[in-house]
Amino acid sequence: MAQDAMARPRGATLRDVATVAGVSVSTASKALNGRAHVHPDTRRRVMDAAERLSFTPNVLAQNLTSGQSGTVGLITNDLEGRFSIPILMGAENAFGAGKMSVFLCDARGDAIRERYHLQALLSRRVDGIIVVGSRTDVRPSLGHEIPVPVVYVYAPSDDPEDLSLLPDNVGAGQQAVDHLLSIGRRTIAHIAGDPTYAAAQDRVRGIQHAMAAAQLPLVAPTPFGNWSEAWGRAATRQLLATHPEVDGLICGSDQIARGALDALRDLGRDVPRDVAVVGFDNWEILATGSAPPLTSVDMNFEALGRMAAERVFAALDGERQAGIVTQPCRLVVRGSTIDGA
Amino acid sequence: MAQDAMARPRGATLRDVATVAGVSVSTASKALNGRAHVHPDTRRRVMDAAERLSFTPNVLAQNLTSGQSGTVGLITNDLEGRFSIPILMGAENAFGAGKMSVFLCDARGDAIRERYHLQALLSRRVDGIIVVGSRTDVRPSLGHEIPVPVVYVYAPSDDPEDLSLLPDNVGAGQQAVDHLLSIGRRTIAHIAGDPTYAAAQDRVRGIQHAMAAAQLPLVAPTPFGNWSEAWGRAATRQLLATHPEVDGLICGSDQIARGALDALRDLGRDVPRDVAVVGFDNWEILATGSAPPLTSVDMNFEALGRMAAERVFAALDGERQAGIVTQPCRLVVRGSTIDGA
DNA sequence: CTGTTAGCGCGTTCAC
DNA sequence: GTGAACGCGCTAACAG
Repeated sequence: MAQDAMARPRGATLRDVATVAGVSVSTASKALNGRAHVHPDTRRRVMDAAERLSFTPNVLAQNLTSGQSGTVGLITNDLEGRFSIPILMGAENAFGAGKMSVFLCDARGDAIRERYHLQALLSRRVDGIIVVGSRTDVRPSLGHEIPVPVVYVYAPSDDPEDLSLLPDNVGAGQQAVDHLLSIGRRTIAHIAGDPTYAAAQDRVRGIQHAMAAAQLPLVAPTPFGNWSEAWGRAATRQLLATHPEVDGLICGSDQIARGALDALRDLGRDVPRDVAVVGFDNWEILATGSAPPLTSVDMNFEALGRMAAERVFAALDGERQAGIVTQPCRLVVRGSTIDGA
Repeated sequence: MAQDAMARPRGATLRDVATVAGVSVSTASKALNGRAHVHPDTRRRVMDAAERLSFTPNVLAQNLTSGQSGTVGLITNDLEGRFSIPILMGAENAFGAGKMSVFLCDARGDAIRERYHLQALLSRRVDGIIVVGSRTDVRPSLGHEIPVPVVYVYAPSDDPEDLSLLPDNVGAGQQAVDHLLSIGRRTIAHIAGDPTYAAAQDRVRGIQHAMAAAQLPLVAPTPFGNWSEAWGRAATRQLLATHPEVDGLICGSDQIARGALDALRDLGRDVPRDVAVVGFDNWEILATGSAPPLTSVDMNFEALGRMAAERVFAALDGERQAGIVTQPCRLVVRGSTIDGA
């Protein structure tokens, strides 16, 4: 778009800088890279020339030598970018902004497209691949023929030789219970999400475990459904009809929790006075928009992304690692459990 | 992670393939690229060797010659990825998956970080830059010193020499009105979002224009607030208190619309029978979760992304273009305006 | 201190 | 039908 862009389509090169500064290319290289054995005056001139030409080193060419590209590929299967974005941010931040760039591509849950993107990424010589799934269930490994480290996030690989990073959904369930107990609730029920999701089962396990530890029963058997607000509304109405004494309600997702809040209001129950409600995911747009705003357990995706990037580069440094690593979740308290919070 | 990965950290090169196949590099190159003057048997051997070594051509090196990298940088200021993701998908799909890859980076609305990412992207020799803003207000241009085409999406550049792509928010307002009129609503009100956003003002203009064209007044002066559900709830209560006759309600965003639905239910109004409600943005998670689901005007981000990518490459082909281009929006009808839809 | 030379991985002429 | 030579932009050994 710039005028000079047409004349010099790809920007100034080191050669241009060297010419302008009246030195050789290698001297210019050394000067700009702050390496020794360069006279201060020479360095000045080179720096000035670079400045004047608004020279940008070609990282690709730089890395042609080193073999690394400072680039990571992120293959997601999470259409809405709900997980991918925070994970990407985390990865980007792992080494300071700009030091590493992330290719993002969406495979839409399609294995063919996934391999296609994998190929495209490898051909661009990414230093590593981060694969993000849309559910915490195991997924097929991309295999071990890949010449760069691969880290699976959220959806673990079915191959124990691979490294998979997961949020601790069991712990998340425990945190939800512990919070309700800490604010004095004793008559607690859980409305779970889609039973085919490992995340749903894990959260249930964590909840049951924490309740058992407190020597309390769940006031009703846990109903499973899906992750929708509609399910939250229906299940809550059902639950309150049979167990009106409930004073603490854990919902399998923020969407379910939103449905629960709706139903509770329709039933004339005050939240949090009559019933305290906790969700999972801490999906901002849902959790902060409701009345009252929703207490929720955050999956810490950003930390997962940061860790994923770190592991990729650790693997490049030869550090072999495998198995499933879980990352603790984080409870975010809002008005649905503590008035005015 | 793979065993061979440690031995040959960066994957097989064309040279490796040639060696294994017992031919020269150039022969291997021609064979793999399906070019003529290669004996079929030779080609076979080369292909086999490439297969065996799981050889991936290095696009970076390929493009070292052509000067293009098949890569676009996407700088976003939209933290939640609400706009960026669909725009990215659109860009990715513009030329068929894998043909082009997208670097995504988030500048968090910070000009410094933006320039930093710009630098990082340029140094990776992207073929073009797409800048995505979080609001449709004009934003400072990145300047014309950039050696690749830049396209601004959602937030237009303040420099008319730049190319900016925007959703047609005025048209979106008109579509909302036309839809309500088409289902027989005549007593229409609008609850606007944050008045400091151009998008809010544009939608208001479109709505006023369409109402004027139908020779109908808005039943109440349009209140401005912010984009939240809380504002939607408050404004709706206020509106219904003074104008209980409203039968069509246009909300400045899906969040506001969700708040409106809440308030309407509290007031005992049936949606859509008593009041039909339309939102803007078609934010799936909000629009489909409510009861009833929300009719909303979609901003067509994916189309914007596709167009952005096309314009980048058109510019590379020398096609100069500038100014602001708007893209029509798309009404998505659901149960909040037509029963059961 | 500075310049020269040799690659990095690949496609692309060219001569053979 | 094949192979050597060149270049892309840069860094890293060496020479000077």
